[in-house]
Amino acid sequence: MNSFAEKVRAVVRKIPKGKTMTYGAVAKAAGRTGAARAVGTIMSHNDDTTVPCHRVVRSDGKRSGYNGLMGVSREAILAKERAELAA
DNA sequence: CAGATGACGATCA
DNA sequence: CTGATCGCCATCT
Repeated sequence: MNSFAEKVRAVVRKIPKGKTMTYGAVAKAAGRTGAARAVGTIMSHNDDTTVPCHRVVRSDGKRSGYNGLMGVSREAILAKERAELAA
């Protein structure tokens, strides 16, 4: 729990359900503003499956991973969580 | 240490 | 608005 990656994972794990964070925001929360790229690289390795990478999106809100990775589209997951909140 | 890589971000054409 | 390029940062070889 020393590497930047560990911090990033912790932050992403704290993302509230139905919400989404940009890589820049996660990097900032991790203590390294502007390190969106580094965050993406770390996420790509995805060492922790407990980290909801699908809640992490770009500034554009496109691409993020988990895109059909486990048979479910990222949008489907977010939509499901949002519906859960609305319910 | 230096070079290469990558789920990004912003700016330029 | 879309596509392409440069820049930023962390990790790996």
